[in-house]
Amino acid sequence: MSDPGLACCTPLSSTAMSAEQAEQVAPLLKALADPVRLRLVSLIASSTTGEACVCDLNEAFDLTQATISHHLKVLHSAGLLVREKRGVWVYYAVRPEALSAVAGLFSTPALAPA
Amino acid sequence: MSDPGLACCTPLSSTAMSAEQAEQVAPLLKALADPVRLRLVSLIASSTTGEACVCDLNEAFDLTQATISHHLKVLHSAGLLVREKRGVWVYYAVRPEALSAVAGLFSTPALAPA
DNA sequence: TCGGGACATCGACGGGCGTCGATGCGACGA
DNA sequence: TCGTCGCATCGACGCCCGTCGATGTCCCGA
Repeated sequence: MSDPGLACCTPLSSTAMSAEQAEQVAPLLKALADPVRLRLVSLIASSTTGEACVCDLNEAFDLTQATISHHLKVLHSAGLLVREKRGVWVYYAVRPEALSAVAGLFSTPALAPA
Repeated sequence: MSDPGLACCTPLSSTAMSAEQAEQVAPLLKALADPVRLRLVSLIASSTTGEACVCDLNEAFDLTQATISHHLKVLHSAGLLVREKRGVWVYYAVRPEALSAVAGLFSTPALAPA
């Protein structure tokens, strides 16, 4: 577009996030970018045992069981939750490394301006 | 669904994220849940002056100027960026309080399991 | 005054997302 | 063996999102 000879501002030469890194982290944020899924992760993480079964999670929302199962699948596919079937019930727990990977985004100099 | 008399697991009694809080933070995450917008914020934040003009941001992507402008508008509408027009060029800078609001999500006990 | 450059906006298109009812699948109890 | 319960999957619907070309708007220099 603009001529490389004249620069209107700084050339953004500092170390920013790479395109590959952005493509990796974006799905994690996309999985969390939903009020229902955000509350699901919060409910599971804040549980005393660190895990929760689907039957209790269903009662926390005014949504169909199919919808909750769909959201849990999205979080599980993104690698944010682990699934464990014990008898009749299914328990979900958070993957701390996945959550810390997102948390590290806002601590790196690539996103923290100060 | 299940009878309240028999509980299959812990009742999730710990302090989790409220529905209102989830509705407030989810748009911020949704604005960041895109590889292009993630790189845009990273490019602006990692700039030496803390700001960047649209003309340079356009050259960092193989996208149309209209698309970049659209992404910048999404980030601006979410409150993540501030807009300042200086002469012919428009400069964007990150709002640190918005970014720290998202970063605080992964530091609160509602999401940090350990 | 007028031409041109920088950026925003518009309208349109294709694809993905959130939600639902219905159905399938395992695991337990009678 | 058979019913039932917990959960996943399927198909469908409406809506929003990312991207584009075309056009509008504002500002500066000639």
